[in-house]
Amino acid sequence: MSTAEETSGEDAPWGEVTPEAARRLLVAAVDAFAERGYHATTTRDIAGRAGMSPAALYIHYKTKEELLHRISTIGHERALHVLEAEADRDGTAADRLAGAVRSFVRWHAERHTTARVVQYELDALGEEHRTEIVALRRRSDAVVRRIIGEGVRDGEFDVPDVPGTALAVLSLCIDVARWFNARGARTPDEVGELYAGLVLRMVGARQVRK
Amino acid sequence: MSTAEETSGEDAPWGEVTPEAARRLLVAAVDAFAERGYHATTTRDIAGRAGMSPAALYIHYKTKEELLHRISTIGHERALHVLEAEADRDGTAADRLAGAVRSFVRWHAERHTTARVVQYELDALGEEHRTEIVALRRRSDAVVRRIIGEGVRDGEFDVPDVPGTALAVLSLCIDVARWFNARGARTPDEVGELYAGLVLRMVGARQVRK
DNA sequence: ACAACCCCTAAGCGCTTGCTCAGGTTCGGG
DNA sequence: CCCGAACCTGAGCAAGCGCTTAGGGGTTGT
Repeated sequence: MSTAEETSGEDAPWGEVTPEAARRLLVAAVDAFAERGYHATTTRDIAGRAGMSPAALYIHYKTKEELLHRISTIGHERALHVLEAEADRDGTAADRLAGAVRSFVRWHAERHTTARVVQYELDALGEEHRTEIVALRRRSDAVVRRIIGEGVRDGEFDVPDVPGTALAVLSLCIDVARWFNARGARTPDEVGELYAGLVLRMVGARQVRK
Repeated sequence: MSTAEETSGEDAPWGEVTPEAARRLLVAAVDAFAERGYHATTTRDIAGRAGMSPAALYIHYKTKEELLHRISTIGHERALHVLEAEADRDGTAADRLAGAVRSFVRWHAERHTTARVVQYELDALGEEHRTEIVALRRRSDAVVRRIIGEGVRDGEFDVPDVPGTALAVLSLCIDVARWFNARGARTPDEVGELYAGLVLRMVGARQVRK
């Protein structure tokens, strides 16, 4: 009933992965993919980290690529959920943009192992799976663009190029997964706060007071 | 005397790679690494793109990793040179910061094939080669931090967290290599211009007029 | 007690990988 | 006309890859 999850560097947002053995494999794969990259990771390595033999992997997943697909889908859905939750709150556009950036960045910093796989191993997916994931990404882009657009409409923001700025904001947030280091000087909260402030400046937001 | 370089998607900043056959191999490797990633690229693929047999690669390079190292070193040096050139100009800190971002971003967009390899295949390098490259990166970071610091000192910028903002600026520029597409809507010049403006806002620069 | 079930492993198949090596071709200088 | 250096190829080796197959052991319901 109780199994220590000592192999993983993160806590578990993988509760939905139901056979416990399948979850152990998936967590092991996230760690391995994040460390070495998808192509440099062997199925033997994944199975080894999960404390199983190489063959055990193929009882729960059809191929190595299916593992990546599962990770990528769940990861993108989580990240998108974080974004949308903040976007749908009440408040000024500045509040919502700051909240979205803060949460999205914090997610990428806290879950930087997962995020690295999710954001940088996209090309390793097969054709169909990749287009599926790209669709999820477009939704993230739409969320950010919507908030900025509303801010401009309400006169809160001054943005000459809304799609371009939305792209830059998202790019800035996503790249956190690349450089963030858990043993570094900044906590996820600090980075989120810093970035929220920077983004408000990028959109020319007037200082907002409650 | 005249050999069409039909295999490469870019023009050639690789003039310094001296035996012509070695250059052809290097250019082929850049294309292949950028398309599929280092680990997913085979030595046969590289040699094939350069119009040679697999064995020919090992006359000019000791290993596949040495190829990546050469690409990474030259690429980083070029990018750093672009940054430093703009940083050392005369003018206000805002002028220099905008110029640096504009050029650096343009470089990453125009040479996005090279830049992708240079920025995202770092972990594939061996221990020694990687630390060598990391040193080059720290210099890029120092350049940006210096400009921002001077702007703050001169009262041009309003930046609460100079190292953090420098990190964000560099991160923003580098990530261009990931998403930029030559067949996309924006030209490298447009992206550079857009980003220069965004960065000036991030540092709270007052509008500067000539 | 025992069959049915799930979960796992040992062994290994067929293929591709990075890389090697003996030998062939081309070409300028004597 | 020949020599030697520079450059390249065909063939292939040892190792490692993703994945398969046959079968074993523990738990469960009856």
